[in-house]
Amino acid sequence: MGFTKKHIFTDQINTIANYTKVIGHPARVAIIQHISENKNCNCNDLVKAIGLAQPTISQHLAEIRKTGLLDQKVKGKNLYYTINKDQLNECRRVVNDFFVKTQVSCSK
Amino acid sequence: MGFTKKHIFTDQINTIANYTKVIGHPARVAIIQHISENKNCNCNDLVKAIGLAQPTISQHLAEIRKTGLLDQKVKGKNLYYTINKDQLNECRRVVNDFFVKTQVSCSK
DNA sequence: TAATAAAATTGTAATATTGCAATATCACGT
DNA sequence: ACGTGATATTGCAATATTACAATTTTATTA
Repeated sequence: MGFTKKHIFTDQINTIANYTKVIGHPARVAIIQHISENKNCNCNDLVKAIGLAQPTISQHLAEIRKTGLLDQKVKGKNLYYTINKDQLNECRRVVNDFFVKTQVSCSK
Repeated sequence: MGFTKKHIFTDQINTIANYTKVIGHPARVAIIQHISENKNCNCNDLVKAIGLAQPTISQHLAEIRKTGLLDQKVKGKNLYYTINKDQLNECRRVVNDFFVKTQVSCSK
């Protein structure tokens, strides 16, 4: 095998796993934090700040983008990233709901 | 490559990634939820409820256990799992701190 | 002690992920 | 048009993950 059997789980469960999976790599945590702390930073800034090669950072950015957590603004040849606050909030809500639900259930 | 360069990141970032990585697979989300909803369920219960083979469930249980999120009680030949509430709370705190920090930073 | 039952471990195949060098693309300035 | 700089894409190697069959371990019961 090697692949995840997503079809046997509910959409709700897959949504939780999709969001947390993106945050489940230190490079992506660092990227999200760096973008949030430095408005309008570009790929090169991240390469310098984090210490992974440019294609690697670009790849992680693409993963984060898939979940809608990033906005981009083209200014000349530069591409500036910012966090999509609405989507970050939605992500936080989904993850927090998981914790709340779990804590409530296991305290009954 | 194939391995994650953990050493280039801070402990704080690695801790966040470690916790979220565990929740980053639907089987593990389902396992955590099922255990929290059914106190003292065993491996076999999870196999039936989730629909993955016994070794697969056992493997995911081991991953969750590594983060300290599970307690086990041996009763005869059965092994009953419960959620470690303190650790779940710690996990929630770490993940929530990440969201709070990120939201605060990107609103400045 | 043998049969049984539950769960971990081992071994293995398939797929996914991580990381980077090389290259391509795209927009700007000259 | 040409060179430059920024980023995405491609291709590839190494490692990790996912899943399961077969086996082992452990405890119980007949």
